[in-house]
Formats: sequence, C-alpha cells, structure tokens
Amino acid sequence: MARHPSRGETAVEGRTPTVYDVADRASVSIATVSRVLRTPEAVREATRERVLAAVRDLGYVPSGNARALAGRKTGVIGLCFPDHDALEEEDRPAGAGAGGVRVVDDRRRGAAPSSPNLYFDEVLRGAEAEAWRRGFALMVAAGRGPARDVVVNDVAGRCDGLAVLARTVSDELLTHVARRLPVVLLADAARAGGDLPDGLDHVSVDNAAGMQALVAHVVSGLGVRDVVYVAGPADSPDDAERQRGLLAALDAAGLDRAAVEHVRGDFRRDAADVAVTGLLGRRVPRALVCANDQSALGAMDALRRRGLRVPDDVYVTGFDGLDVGRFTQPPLTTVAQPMAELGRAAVRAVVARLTDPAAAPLSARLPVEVLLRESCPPVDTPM
Amino acid sequence: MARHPSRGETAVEGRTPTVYDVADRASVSIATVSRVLRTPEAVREATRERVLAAVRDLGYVPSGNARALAGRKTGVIGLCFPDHDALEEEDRPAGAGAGGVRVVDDRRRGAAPSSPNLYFDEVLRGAEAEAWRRGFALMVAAGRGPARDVVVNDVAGRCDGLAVLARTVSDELLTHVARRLPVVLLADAARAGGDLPDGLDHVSVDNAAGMQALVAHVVSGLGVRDVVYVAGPADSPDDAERQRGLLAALDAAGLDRAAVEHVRGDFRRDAADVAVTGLLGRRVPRALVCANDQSALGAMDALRRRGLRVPDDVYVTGFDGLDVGRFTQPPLTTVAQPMAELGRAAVRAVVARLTDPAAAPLSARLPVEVLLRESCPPVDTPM
DNA sequence: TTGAAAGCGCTAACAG
DNA sequence: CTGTTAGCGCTTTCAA
Repeated sequence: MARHPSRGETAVEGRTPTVYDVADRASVSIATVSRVLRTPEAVREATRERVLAAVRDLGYVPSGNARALAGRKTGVIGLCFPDHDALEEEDRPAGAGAGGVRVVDDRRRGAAPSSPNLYFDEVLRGAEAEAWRRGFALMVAAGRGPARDVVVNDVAGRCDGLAVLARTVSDELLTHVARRLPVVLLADAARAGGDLPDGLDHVSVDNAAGMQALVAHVVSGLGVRDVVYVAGPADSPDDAERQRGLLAALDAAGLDRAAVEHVRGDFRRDAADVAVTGLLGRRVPRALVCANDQSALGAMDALRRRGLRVPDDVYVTGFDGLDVGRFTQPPLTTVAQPMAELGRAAVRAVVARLTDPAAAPLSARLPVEVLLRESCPPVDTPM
Repeated sequence: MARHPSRGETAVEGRTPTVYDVADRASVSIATVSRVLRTPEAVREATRERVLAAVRDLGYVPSGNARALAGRKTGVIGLCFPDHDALEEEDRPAGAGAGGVRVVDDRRRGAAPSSPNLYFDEVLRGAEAEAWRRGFALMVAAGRGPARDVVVNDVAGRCDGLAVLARTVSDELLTHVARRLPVVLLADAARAGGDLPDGLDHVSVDNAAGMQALVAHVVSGLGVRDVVYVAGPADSPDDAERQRGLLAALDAAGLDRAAVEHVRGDFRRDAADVAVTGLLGRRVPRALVCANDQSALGAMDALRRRGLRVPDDVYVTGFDGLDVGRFTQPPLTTVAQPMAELGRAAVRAVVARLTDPAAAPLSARLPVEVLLRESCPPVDTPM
C-alpha cells in the first residue's frame, strides 16, 4: 500500500521529484532507489540502470534534509564568525544592469582601507578545504548585530558540529548549543585555561610566545627602550595574551613594565590611526608594537601624515601576518598566524569529536612565526 | 495517543532533545512548542514561559532538517566555486600542539605567492552578507577534483537555491540541478548570450568594456604600439570577453589586431611568470596587458628578474582589482571588478527567483572601474 | 536482490 | 489559545 496514495504513476508536473517518483518510473520500490544511490553494488545491474535513468529523466536530486533526518546526521559543519566590520550596504536594485566603465586615477588614494576581514577569509578557506576533504559540507555564518545568537542557534540546528570564533556569541548560547552538538572554539586562547563552558574543544595560536619573541627582538635585539603598545579591544582574549607576551619580554630583558605606555585601539585600522595620531601629539616613541596588523597599518598612516619615517624614525610591528603586510611600504614586521591552518584544525577537531565523543577535551595550540621585515628589521641591518 | 510511545515523561539521558521532550516537560503538545518558537504571540504568556524554560533546561535546539522537511524549504542558499589552486595539505596530527615560535628574516623573500583566491574570498564575503541579511544561511562548496559534480549535487539537495561560479561544474549537472531549484550563474559573461542551460539567471561584470577602456588608455592614451597580451585559460569565458575588449580597443584605435601577440597563461601567478619569462627571451614589449591581476603579478616577477623596470621599461596592467595591487611596487593598474557586489547580486538574484519563479530570466551586468596606478599611469604623468 | 513498513523531528491545517 | 493528526522525503531493519 503506497504511503502516498495521491501519487499516481505519473509525476505531477511542477513538483520536485522524490524517491517515489523515481521508484514509480523505474518500477521499483523506494528502498531500491535509495540503495542505488547509497550502496549501488547491492543492486542488480539492470535494476540500477533503470533507476539511474529515471533519476536523469526526472531531474531527481535527493533531499539533503530528508536524508539528514532519516540518517540522524547532517553531514554539515558550521563555522561562525563575529561581525564583519559593518559591511552593510543599502539595497541596490539588481535589475538587468547596463554595465559600464569608469576610469579613475588611483595613484593618490594612498593606502585606502583594505578589505576588513582578511583574517577570517583565510580561516574560512582552511576550514572549507578541510571540511570537504572529510566529506562534510560547510555552512558559514557571520553573526551580525544583535541577531548573532539567533543566527548561531539556527546554524547549530543544521549541523553535526560547530566551529565558533572567539567573541562571536554569548557564553550562555555557547553552553546551550554545546549540549546538543560538538563545539570547537577558535582563537580564544586566553580562555583555554579555565572559564570555558564544560570541556569544549579548543584551537588557538601561541599569541603570547609570538609577541614575546617579537618584543624580545625589539628590546633586546634592537635595544629599543622607548616602546608604545597599541592595544586591541579590552575584551579581546587574544589581545590579553599578546600583552602577556609583551610583559614577559620586558621582564626577561629586565625592563620596567610600566615603561611601556599603552594606547587603546580596537584591532581596526582607523581606530589605531586615531589613537597613534593622538599619541604623536605628545611624543614620538622609538617603536610602536601593535596588537594586530590592521592596527599597524593605521599606525603607519598616522606616522606618514606626521612625516615620520618607518623604520628610521619609528619601528612598527604588527601581528597576524596578513598578506598585505608584505606589500606595504615598508613591508611590515609581524607575527604570522597560521590562519588557514587554524580553520583546518578547527574542522579536524570537530570531526574528531564527532568520531569519538568521549575523548578528552582537545586544546590545540598552533605555532606562530615572527617575520622580520623592513618596518622593524633584523639586527644585522638595522636600517 | 503519542506518536512516540517509547518516550516517557523523562528525557532519556544522552539523546538530543526533541519537541516531544520539550512538550512533555512543559506539559503541552508539540504544536504548542512549535508555536512558541515560530509565532510566540500566538501563545499565552504563562504557557510560553513554561515552554521556554523547558527549552533551556533541556538544551533544546530545533532540528533545522526536520524544519526544512516539514516546511518544504531549507532557508539555505548554496555557493559553489571552482577548484582552489590545489590547496591540499597532508594530514598533520592536530594533537594538543605545543605551540612555539620561529623567527625568520622575511626581507628577501620577495613577493612570494600570495594566497590564491582573493577573488573568491571577496565574492564569498558579499554573498554571505547578503544571504544573512535576507534571512538565509549560506553553504559553501569549492568543488575540488573530479568530485566537483558530486559535491555540487550534494549541496543542491540541501538548498533552496544555488549560485554557481563559472566553470565549476559540467553543463550536464548544471542543467540537471537547475530542474530542481533556482540556479544563478556567476561571472560567466561570455555565455550570457546563448548556450546557457535554459533560462538560468546570470550575474556578471562588464569584462569587455573594462578591458576595452584599459587598452584604449594604453594604445590611444599612452600611444603604445608594442603590446603583448598575457591570456587566461583557453576555456575561460571571462578571458574570452576580455580579449574581445582588447580587440575592440585595437580596432577603435585603427591598429592591426595581429600586431598584438598573445602568450598563454592560466590566471595564475607562476604560470604567467613562466610565460613572460619565455617571451622576454625573445623580445621586450612596451606593455604587458594581463588577463588578470595574478598574471600581472607573475609578469612583474619575470620583469624584475630580468632587471626591467615597471613602468619605465614596460607597462603592466592587470584585471580584477585585487587589494594586493595597491601595495605592489609599483602599484598595479587594473580593472576593478565589484567582487563583493557580485556575490551580493548573485544572492539577490537567487532570492528574487525564489520569490517569483515565473519572472523573466535575469541577466545582470555589473559595472567595472579602470584604476590607473603607477604600473601604467595616467597620461598626464607618463612616468 | 528486492519490498514493506516504521520512523527521523518538525510544521501546519483542522478541530475543539 | 491549545491539541490531534497528517505528512515532508529519505534510510533502514526485517521479511520475502
């Protein structure tokens, strides 16, 4: 007895075909259709051919949702980011546009703000690659505005596991969601220690060690005493870790921690520009150690406007290893994070947890690399 | 009579909670639970509170798949890319890494290959933003290797609509999939005309006009006669369009088309490097017009190794408007595509089609912008 | 090798 | 305002 009595032998035009339609057309049961798609070798060749033909004729594409529901797993991994830098745009009509060209002299635009999220892009790329390699689809969600929690909750419902970047959602939601599926936290190094929701897995980079090595180069290698730190947002665990590295380097060099002034940025270029401009109104330090690359770019903007040269007048360092740092004038000394690898590692961690739910909580710590470039060069060529 | 008689009043430990569990705990029916989640105002306050409490207590997250199945729509839009540049990596153990730092002198590395897919990254970002703004989740898939079709088919089954970049999958699969859900083709300008699978929507940029304007600048503006074109892959519709623009510009300037030599690249930096190196073994043209920015970077690599200066000895132009072009030495003259906008427009097109399946096929054509920078400067300052 | 039947977890009429 | 009842399209025993 057909479960769908309304379905006769002929597929109703306009409805998307289902297993039933294929089964009808191939004169087999829906079970056989399913087998042809999942375990072809379990079906006699002739039957298989018939089914496949029906699939083609009907334009049948199996419903991933039904599959997921019946199979009790989605085959999807979710990746959640914090807000993009308010990337919002107005509604532009997308009508059959006319095309067109404008020619502009782009020489004097200086270094206009580069696209905001290189960092996430790279993480995403790594995650994407790894997910597909492992046979999972990847769903991305940049939580924007107050709806972040809602969005993440939504994504959680569609995935087998989740990778969430630091500071994307409230701890509350994180805990809630983690009860239902494996959640891996990314780049939230400072919290790997303790106050994390129960036994979440965790992947991060060695912020502190990276910053420590970098600052060691500045104070011990180059012998700089007059350093200013351009900090990140107060609530950033990453920044906190980097500050720890900074202090550790000062201690190791026998310097007074208080000797290093901090100015507050928020990881964004323009904010750092403003902050450093303010600083320069008072004094010009020998070195600006910035919490991230974007900030370093902003710092260089400010220095340039003041007519100060890098590295001759002021050393500048960043953190992240954005590609753009290789092309700035001068190239930017920085600490390179393995961003794509971070994405990869996160997906691996999710998959591992899926495979063995009972395994001990993982806390992977990826190594970083200090890249000495002209903005704060190696010792052998100080200039 | 309960549909799930096995479910008593107590949620079985270890099973992910469902509507039934929540309903039990709140002493309501599953319908009420569903209402609380979807149309809260349709439920009495007291009841609602109880249900919400149960949701929290149980750690309930609704199954997106069940929702999609019952609601006959997924709320997901898929975005499919062609292969990344063989970004494959070996399995590295992701164990509880030890962290670490390496310090390297990065000054002489020259312009090492920058990350490969800036272009897609930007498109992706635009698509992601627009999708969420419209209330859709975004699923990404970079079809790698021969499994591309499989992957796309898989994604198709999970989405309400699909945006597919040119050359990602076979036409056959495209047609097949398009029978089931709306498919928007991206950046496949050359085919907007005719041989597309029936009535697919289409979003692209004005490749031809952009290249024509750029080359007009080179031949008419700067008066260059000796031009070599560094082409893209032979099967790239985008490259084909750009070549059309090139020829149009030559025609307009009254030049012989045959006067412009073509060397074959494939959009990748290293390939262009090799091709141009070969070319330079024979002769040094006054201008190298490259099919895309990556190729232009490769061309500049080759020129640099030969000790040739840009723009003094050779003009170089790219196409795409990658951010990195603003930071190269010299900055790269190029045609900027609105990449993020391309992603946005694609998602808008999918949503539009979903909203009105009967609408006439859309073929949006986004405007481009010629950015004259030092590698091939404006006329008023030739050097 | 194939078919019948029982769900997967949720939404959406339709009653009450 | 709330409960009952069909499915949504597929996978998966269990039999035949």
